[in-house]
Amino acid sequence: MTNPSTDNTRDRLLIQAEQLFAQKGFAAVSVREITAAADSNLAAINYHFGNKMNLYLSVFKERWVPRADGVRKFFRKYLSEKNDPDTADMVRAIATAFLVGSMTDNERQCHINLMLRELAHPTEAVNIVVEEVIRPMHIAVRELIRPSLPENICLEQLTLSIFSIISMIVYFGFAQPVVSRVMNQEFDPQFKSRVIDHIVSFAMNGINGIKNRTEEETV
Amino acid sequence: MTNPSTDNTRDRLLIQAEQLFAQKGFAAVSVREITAAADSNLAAINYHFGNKMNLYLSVFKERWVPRADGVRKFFRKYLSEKNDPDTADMVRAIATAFLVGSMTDNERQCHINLMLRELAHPTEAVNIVVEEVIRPMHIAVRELIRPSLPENICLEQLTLSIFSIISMIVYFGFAQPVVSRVMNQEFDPQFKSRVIDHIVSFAMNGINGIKNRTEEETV
DNA sequence: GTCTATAGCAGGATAGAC
DNA sequence: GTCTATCCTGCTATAGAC
Repeated sequence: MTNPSTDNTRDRLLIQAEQLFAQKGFAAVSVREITAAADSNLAAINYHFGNKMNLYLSVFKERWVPRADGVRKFFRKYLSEKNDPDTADMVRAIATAFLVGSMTDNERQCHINLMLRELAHPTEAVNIVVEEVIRPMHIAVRELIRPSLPENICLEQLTLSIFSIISMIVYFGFAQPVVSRVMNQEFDPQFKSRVIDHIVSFAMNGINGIKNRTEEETV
Repeated sequence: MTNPSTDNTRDRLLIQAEQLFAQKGFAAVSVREITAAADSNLAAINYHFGNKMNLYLSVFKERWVPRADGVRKFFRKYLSEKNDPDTADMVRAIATAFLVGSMTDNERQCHINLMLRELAHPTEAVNIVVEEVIRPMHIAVRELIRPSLPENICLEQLTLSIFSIISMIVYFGFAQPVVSRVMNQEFDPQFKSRVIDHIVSFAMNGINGIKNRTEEETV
């Protein structure tokens, strides 16, 4: 809910707008609902952001991108604490950064929902999502993993593997209610930790499969 | 219930409603937009479905579930054409059924969007999605794969693996525009076929990883 | 079953006082 | 910067003619 220490109306609007847009989508949320949640006046959105759409874009620029940066920082810090990290360390670093570190469960839900909504029905914000976060992250992960693989590794296979790893991480972040429901298993920290172990193991075997196939093919 | 085959308007409404709800979400679509797209009268939705929400639910009952059934049929047919199918055949069958067979690209986009929207912000329809499709599919896949694994396989590991496989398939179905954009690679049939090969290979190595770990642990 | 007309209301946006 | 009052558009839903 509203943080009392956030006496800045503009910030409160951004925080509540992000939450509501993520939950319900742009069209389903009214400016009345946002301003009420932010404990501010009906006219505040138009004063601070011009209109509703610009508030939506500001949510991506000022909240979504910084949070993605937070994930990247956690990832780098996690890796920097390892001596000579191998590929498994890297996969664990990504999964942990996204599923445990740097975000509360609510923030993660929020973050993923906003992204998926934007991919399902792109607005202007999709360019921010893809160009400022998804693409740089992909390139960074690829270049981190590549040195540990054979030099003549098929780049397409590697990139598809990274997409696969990301798909697992995003899915287990997004579909927690479904996973819980189907497995009849609460998503508590212990289970989450087993899920991360699973992702790392599954992904490592997948990547090693590429490595092995490439070696076979090039012999 | 009225006989759908004699009632064109009702079917046209369902078809157009599904398309628009999938693209934009429930709130962002007006009944005016749907009735215009279905080339019918503004009052038609209320006549045939009572109200807008009931049209939305009918989309899931009469279009979404049947299409999921179509995927399952394709999957079974694909498998029945193999003699003594192994786990890789099953993974390929699922991926192919979902990413190639039984749906056009547009229908797949539609199908996934509706599901993800419902998971992101559940309405009454989420029960249809989970109980009539996701859970039965999980159980079916699990029981198909299990016989080919060691008897004392950790059931949690197997279920998580199935979620991982599904996450890849859904992701490559949903995020085609992003994958194309990041890889600078059109999603043509050749590439799609390589993606399926990748999913099968990645998943098989992942599953074999479980198998091996279980064997080690039980020795 | 289909259509027109309209009731009744909620939405975004703005003007202008403070 | 904040607030009230208000405009006007667009929405869902319905009544009633055909």
